[in-house]
Amino acid sequence: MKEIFASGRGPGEPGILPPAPAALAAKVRTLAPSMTRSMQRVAEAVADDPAGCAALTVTGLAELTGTSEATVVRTARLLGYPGYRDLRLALAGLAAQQQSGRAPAITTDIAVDDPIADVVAKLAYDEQQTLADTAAGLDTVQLGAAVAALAAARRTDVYGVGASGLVAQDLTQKLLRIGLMAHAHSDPHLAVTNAVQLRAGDVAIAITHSGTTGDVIEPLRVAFDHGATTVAVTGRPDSPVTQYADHVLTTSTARESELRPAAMSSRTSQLLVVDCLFVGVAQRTYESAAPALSASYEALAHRHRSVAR
Amino acid sequence: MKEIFASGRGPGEPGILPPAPAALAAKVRTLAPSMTRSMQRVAEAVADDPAGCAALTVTGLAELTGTSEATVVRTARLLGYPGYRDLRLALAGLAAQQQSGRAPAITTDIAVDDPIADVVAKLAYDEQQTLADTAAGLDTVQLGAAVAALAAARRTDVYGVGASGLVAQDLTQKLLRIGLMAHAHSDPHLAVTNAVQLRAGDVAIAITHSGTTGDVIEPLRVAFDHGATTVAVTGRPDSPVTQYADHVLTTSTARESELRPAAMSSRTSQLLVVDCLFVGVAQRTYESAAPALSASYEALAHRHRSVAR
DNA sequence: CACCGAGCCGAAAATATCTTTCATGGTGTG
DNA sequence: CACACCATGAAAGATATTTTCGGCTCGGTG
Repeated sequence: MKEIFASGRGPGEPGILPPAPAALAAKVRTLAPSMTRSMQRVAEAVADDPAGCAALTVTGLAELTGTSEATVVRTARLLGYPGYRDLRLALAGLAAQQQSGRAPAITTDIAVDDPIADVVAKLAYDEQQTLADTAAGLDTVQLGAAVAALAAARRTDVYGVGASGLVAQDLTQKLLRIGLMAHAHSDPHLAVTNAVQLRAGDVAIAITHSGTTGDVIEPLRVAFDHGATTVAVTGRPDSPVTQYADHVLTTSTARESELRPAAMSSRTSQLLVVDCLFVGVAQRTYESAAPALSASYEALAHRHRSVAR
Repeated sequence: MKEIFASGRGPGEPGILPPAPAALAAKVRTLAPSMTRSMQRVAEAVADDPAGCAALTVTGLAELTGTSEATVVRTARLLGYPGYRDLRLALAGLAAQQQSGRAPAITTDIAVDDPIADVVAKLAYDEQQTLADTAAGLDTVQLGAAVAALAAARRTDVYGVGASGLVAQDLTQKLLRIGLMAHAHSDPHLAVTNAVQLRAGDVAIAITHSGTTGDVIEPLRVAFDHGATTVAVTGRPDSPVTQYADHVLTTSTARESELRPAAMSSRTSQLLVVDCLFVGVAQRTYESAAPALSASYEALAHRHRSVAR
């Protein structure tokens, strides 16, 4: 009797996932919201001090976090490992990695009185971190499946509102460039209206960081019900949107702050995922994609003035 | 017989030596002569394939080497660990280390037949590189000036078409969130029409990677002529658009390829610049920005379904 | 050539560690 | 206020690791 979330058709974790190598901190952040209090304590301890925790036995870690062995094991499971033993191994690996590599995980937040140069450095660093986390946490099996579906799709609809709407448009622009039929919808009504047209073989993609945006879930559900292949790009792999997603692509969740709204790093993460989708599709349809790309490039040439130089 | 040269100094524990971190292969060689035959077999296996052995239990490793558990433990002891458990942990660390060390071999371009995992790694790496380049090349004086102008502006117009249009919208969305009057124009005609309305104290921002996009240059010129403060975000600081820009913010230009259009990395770069602008402005207008941010957050709350957990 | 001791070696017992089960208590809901 | 649900930890159960112990080989010696 497993106690992992039931989820009828939801992909959740695909059959055999290789336990996360180093994306642990990111995974903790991604999964933390879906954890119970005690499990969060354990996860936090683990993310805080991998090296320290790697030295502890289940009992030790349970005591340290003021919980029980059972909870520790449960947390390890949630993080994707078969048991605590394996989590511990991964922890050791992580510790060694950040020991050898540059470990200056400067987590300083952006302050109101930071000089502008610091703002630039911190933002760049944070976004780099987000990219690394996203890449590490991205399930290539799911990604591959999504790419295959896209490459074969008769038509693709992408849903996203707010900041995610821009990402949706970005993906659409790219897909159009390589000759695919893609459309981005930010109007919920039109999105649903169009979703009804989808059928098996078509693809619908929902982009939402929280995974709870009704305006985006609704059209995906409709598409799902009509038999389209559905993909969710979200930071919360256990959120409602994944109910209707055949493939879930998880974006990373960075800590946010007052001066750094969540939208900022989630957008970076989403764009990376979208780029991966695009390149993946471009690879698979290279024969037609390559000429389409250069054609669109040519078409724009005359809208550029000649450069001074 | 303690180790002679390895880990000689450092803040090592006195007396008891801290288990070798990574110099395991060397240690094996050093100690091999003093080992018995079966122990040598174990040591060899361990040095040969740390990752593989880390996945094995005592029994597993014993079987693999055709020896017994006791021998495995004895070998671990000889190598300086309290027992096999700790050797295994070190092994996992070692594996992770040489795993990550192998990573920077991704300088190559994305090929048509790259496996999807490589695509992810390469894209992430490239975008990280782009961010670093952008941050390094960004002129903080120009940035500061642009921020000051934005913070004081009565109204801000942002121009961008194509991929840059999304960046323009991104900036606009953010500025609106902190209570500034901002508008993104991707329609060249409307952009010019609106640019006429600008006057001293207002700000106009043009976003174009090539710096030669007529549809974006034109409205900036109009704004410039009407006395607005103008900013250009471009990858070509010598391009036509800068003629009409009071402040030029340079984005980085990464190499592109068939499968990775220029739009991809220029977008990353532009977004970082835009984020810097936003945070800078938010800092300067903190008094009004902070409440505006939380207000916009509140306003959206009801559009999200409650999360599962 | 037979005997003897030293120490390598592995089977199995003993222990530590990890995993599972199950009863309990808290929490939110009708 | 009763109810169902679920998080939680204690303890039983299963594995993995460590230790013990006796057989065995090998080299030397009478």
